[in-house]
Amino acid sequence: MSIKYAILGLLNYSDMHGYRIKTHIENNFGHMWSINFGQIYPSLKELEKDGLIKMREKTPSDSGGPHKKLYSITKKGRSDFTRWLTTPPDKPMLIRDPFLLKFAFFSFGDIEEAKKIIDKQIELFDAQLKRRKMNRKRWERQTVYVRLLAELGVSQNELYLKWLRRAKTEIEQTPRPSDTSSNKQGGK
Amino acid sequence: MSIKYAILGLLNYSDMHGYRIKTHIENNFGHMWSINFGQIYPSLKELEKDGLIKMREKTPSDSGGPHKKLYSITKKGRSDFTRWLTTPPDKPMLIRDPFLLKFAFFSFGDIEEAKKIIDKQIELFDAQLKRRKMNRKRWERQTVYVRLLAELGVSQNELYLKWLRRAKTEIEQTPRPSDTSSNKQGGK
DNA sequence: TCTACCATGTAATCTGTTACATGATTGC
DNA sequence: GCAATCATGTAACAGATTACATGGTAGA
Repeated sequence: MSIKYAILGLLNYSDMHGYRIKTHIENNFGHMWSINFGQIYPSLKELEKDGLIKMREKTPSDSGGPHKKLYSITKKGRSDFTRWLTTPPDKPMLIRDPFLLKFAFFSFGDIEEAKKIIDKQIELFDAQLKRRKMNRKRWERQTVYVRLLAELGVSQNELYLKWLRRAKTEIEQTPRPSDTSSNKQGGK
Repeated sequence: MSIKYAILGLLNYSDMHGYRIKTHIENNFGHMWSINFGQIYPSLKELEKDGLIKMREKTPSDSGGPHKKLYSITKKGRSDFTRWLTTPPDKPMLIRDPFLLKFAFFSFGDIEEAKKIIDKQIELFDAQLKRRKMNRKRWERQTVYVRLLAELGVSQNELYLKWLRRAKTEIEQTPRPSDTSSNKQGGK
């Protein structure tokens, strides 16, 4: 399970507690990885059970802050992480895009409706690109790897936007199958 | 659930049975979608139960071919599909790439090991690019949408490869943190 | 006081994958 | 006869999402 190694990798940087792990992943890998509390806390428990991490410190609720559990990576965890790091990835890249699936079937629908949906997608990715460009600056002084990752994110985003815009103009220029079918949408 | 609409969309083209649906998706959307029998057959049952498709014909094993169940979309299925088609996508794009996750942590590992893994990724995507370029030709005479989708696949693949090659040269030029730590890998 | 955010956790549900079981047909 | 492919299906498992429950702190 990849999430365990993502956690292990973060704990390799510094000790953290569950909540921080989530915000950290969201801030730094949000464009390629997401995670829920429903995964984090059980994962932390398992990692601890396997001896890969251990709870270093527990802030009890009566001593100031909220009750946190600070975890740190163990020697065993570090060696397991290194083993994982030097092993080629087990699973191929997975892309799941509900928009592109819909797009594939747009020939069955109305061109104007299709264009509206494409416009929404453009809006969405315009906003995302802005965020990614800001993040890229933040990461410039990080390791080469993190910086390169951020640059990939920006490039992919730009490519996608360019494609969306081209798609829109191309389907406008496509001769539609001359609305012969009196498509009564007998809804409801 | 998107898979149900993918099936509904294919049945909107023509009647099919479960096995064909899988091979069809593999051939046409393999680069952006995958599906298992473990999903198809239960999905078909549910779609039938909901009245969105119906079994048109069943070839019994004693009348020639193997026992097939030919499904076709119903009026209700068609209107539900149209409703889905004109609704903006509910979920955002999901990318899950074990390679990129590993990449993010390469600073903890050995550069030579990292380069080996990158090379493997390049090999993988070189092969994929060839396949995609062949498919693109096959799809030139399909609808604009399918053609555009194929072109996006090729462009994304090319961008990714370019990035991988650049990443390799950039990490080579990066001054490594002067191998002071006598990194004994106490394996076993 | 109330809201926003920090923090941990569980349960239910949904999705997806893998493995298994069965059996027919086609071509060698 | 045997292997490959066509064809349908189920069970077990893995992974991810959502909703819920609890309670603390900080600031308006």
